[in-house]
Amino acid sequence: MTVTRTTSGARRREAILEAALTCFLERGFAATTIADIRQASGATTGSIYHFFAGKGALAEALLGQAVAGWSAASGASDADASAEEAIKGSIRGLLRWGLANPRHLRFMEEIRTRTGLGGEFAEVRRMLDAGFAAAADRFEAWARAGEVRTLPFPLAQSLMAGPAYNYLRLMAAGHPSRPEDIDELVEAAWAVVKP
Amino acid sequence: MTVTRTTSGARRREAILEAALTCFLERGFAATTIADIRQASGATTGSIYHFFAGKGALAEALLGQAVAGWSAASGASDADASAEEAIKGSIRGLLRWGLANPRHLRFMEEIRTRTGLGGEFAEVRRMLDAGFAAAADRFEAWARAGEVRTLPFPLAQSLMAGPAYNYLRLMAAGHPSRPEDIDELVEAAWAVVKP
Amino acid sequence: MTVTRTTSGARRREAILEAALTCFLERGFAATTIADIRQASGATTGSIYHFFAGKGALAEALLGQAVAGWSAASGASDADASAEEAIKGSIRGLLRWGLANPRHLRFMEEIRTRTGLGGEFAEVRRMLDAGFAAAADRFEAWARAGEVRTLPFPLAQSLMAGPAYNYLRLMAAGHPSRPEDIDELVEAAWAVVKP
Amino acid sequence: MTVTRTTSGARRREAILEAALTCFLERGFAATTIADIRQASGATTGSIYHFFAGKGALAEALLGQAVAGWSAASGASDADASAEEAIKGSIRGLLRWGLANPRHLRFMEEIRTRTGLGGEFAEVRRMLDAGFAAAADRFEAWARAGEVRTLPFPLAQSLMAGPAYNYLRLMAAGHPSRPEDIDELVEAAWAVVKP
DNA sequence: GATGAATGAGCTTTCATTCAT
DNA sequence: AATGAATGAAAGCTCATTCAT
Repeated sequence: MTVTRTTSGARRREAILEAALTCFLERGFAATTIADIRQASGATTGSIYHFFAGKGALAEALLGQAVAGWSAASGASDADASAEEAIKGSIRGLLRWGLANPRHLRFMEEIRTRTGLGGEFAEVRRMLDAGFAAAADRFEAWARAGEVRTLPFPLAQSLMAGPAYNYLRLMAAGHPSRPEDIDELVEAAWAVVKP
Repeated sequence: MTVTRTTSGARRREAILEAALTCFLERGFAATTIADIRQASGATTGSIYHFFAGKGALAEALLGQAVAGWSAASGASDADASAEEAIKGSIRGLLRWGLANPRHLRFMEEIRTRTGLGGEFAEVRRMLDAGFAAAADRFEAWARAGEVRTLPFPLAQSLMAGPAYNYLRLMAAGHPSRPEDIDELVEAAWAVVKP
Repeated sequence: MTVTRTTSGARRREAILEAALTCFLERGFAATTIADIRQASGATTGSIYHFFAGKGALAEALLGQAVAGWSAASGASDADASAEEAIKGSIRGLLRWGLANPRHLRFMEEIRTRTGLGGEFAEVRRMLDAGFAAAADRFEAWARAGEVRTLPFPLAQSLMAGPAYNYLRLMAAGHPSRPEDIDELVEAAWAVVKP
Repeated sequence: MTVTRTTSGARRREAILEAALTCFLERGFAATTIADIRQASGATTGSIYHFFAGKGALAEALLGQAVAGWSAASGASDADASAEEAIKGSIRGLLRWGLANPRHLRFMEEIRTRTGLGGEFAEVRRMLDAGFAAAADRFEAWARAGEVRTLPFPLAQSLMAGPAYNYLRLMAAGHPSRPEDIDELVEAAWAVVKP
């Protein structure tokens, strides 16, 4: 019984993570079995468990990448940026990252919806909720300063980011994307809340 | 062995369906066990199987209700309605139905995203895809007639319905809703595609 | 696929417990597999788990029976009994119970030795330790009253009960027992500590 | 890749053996994993397998030490010694060795009880059984010669050695030992079988 | 209608062992 | 001598489903 070792440890780890993401998206997290990941990655069962503590740990590793990328892309803007700059930048960042990482995004959304506040991925849920709350605070400050329309944040967030999320879902499902679409979505996001 | 009969058959059936929906939303379809539904509904295992052929049949019953309501609400409009009337009516219908049935909506969205074209709920997927295609045809006809801006339908659909879907997700997660929000979303949906 | 139901629920439960005890004694608790118990009991895997939460729960059920019998047999005596009556009664009780339930006794001893204070069966360990401590208190009171020799309790307990435990181990291993042996062991237990 | 060599091969071997014994006593042989031994010893998996063929070989090495010490201590006496000298010597030897090597003793007892005649350590079991049989023969010869009471050997052995084994178990569990205890146990062992 | 004991395939996970480095 | 990634058989356990009562 010869051991074939065609990949280094790090590559093997990446291959497992990639395969896990593919399976999670195809079948959903709960419906994915370790055997699925084994087949998709080419690794053996033991090898998967050598690198990851279990199915949950695989999801967490993927979520770590996803949440980091998503937060950086959608949340980052200078503290002294105008409302227009900040909003446009955030939607553009979200779309760019989402189009570049459609699978991570979709996985993050699956986990987000499935995660009660006390479940397995409560940590992720808490991070995302904190991001939402921070965005709400910022928006309300802009509203008081007259930089944006006065709207309840859930409505405002829906108007601004809803199209982008919907668009990214469609792209991830295989619909064709055009570069100009991004500009359209960014402009629409600002148009809908500008005073 | 005394048989306690506190509820009629039909009520028991409804209670099971209700409990199943709650569980599916909390844990996801795949992660929900019959035991979960048993506990949540108060019915016994045998009782559940008396009314439904299995876990899949429970989901199908819920989806039947959901798809019917959603289709009726978001698709219905007179064949000779103007683009503006049709679009506003469809978004308003979607929001009304979605606010009245937030849990069915969320469940339908879960199944939609999780369902590859060859899976267990392929039928549902096919129906929803057909609805999307029909809407795309209608939109393109309007665009040719100059009633709406010329936009690729995925983008247009995102701009029109994305906010509504996002808003419904937030409401289902517990954020507070205001009646005026509906008008705001309806107007925004038309504003973004009017010529 | 016909379901054969030759035994009532309670009988099936007992059969599983019996089979588990046999396996635990033959192979040791840790080395016994559910498959072993399945084969020995004739029950299916699912049936075992229908009645018991797991391998640990099987052990606990057996230990419950064992500890109860052993405590009752070796600890019971009137509060106003003399030292001689109490000691002889306790050794006789231990031997009678142990000869009638040699397998429960051996299993209890296995778990006792394997159980650190923080492990899976810590509860059992605590109960047995409490019994030992109570016996020590009683013995010291007798010693102060001049009813028994003044000896450190570990030594006294070894002198009194050591032969009985050793004897029970040999009997459980298949050596032949004689009724008179009990009297011999009881007399010896008293002789070795009487003033 | 630097190789740290803080211990010589022999020392490393001893450390592994020590760690294995600790683990075997804490968790039992079957429940101890190589990973446990790896952590407890500080050696790597590969290192353990460099010195020992496997888990069974570790147990055999420990048993070899134990059986040798125990046999020498409890069995040795001149062929022409009197019954009193032989019995007292054997109990004293057992206690001395057992107090000096409490962990080896306990491990030997575990393996002894756990070992069916056809299992992994059948060899050990056979050696110990042979020792028991030889002692029985010797005792019966003394009985015929009137040097000891006429008792079935299982009873006699229990009366003589039971207290010592019980005492050693208590000492191994942490109870305090006194030098005089040995004399007490030795005298009691003889008193109970002397004619 | 209603019950819950029984089933067994299939799941996640563990772990003794091997071997290229 | 030493390392630790890799293996895969086998373990404990779950759960959709059936069916005698």
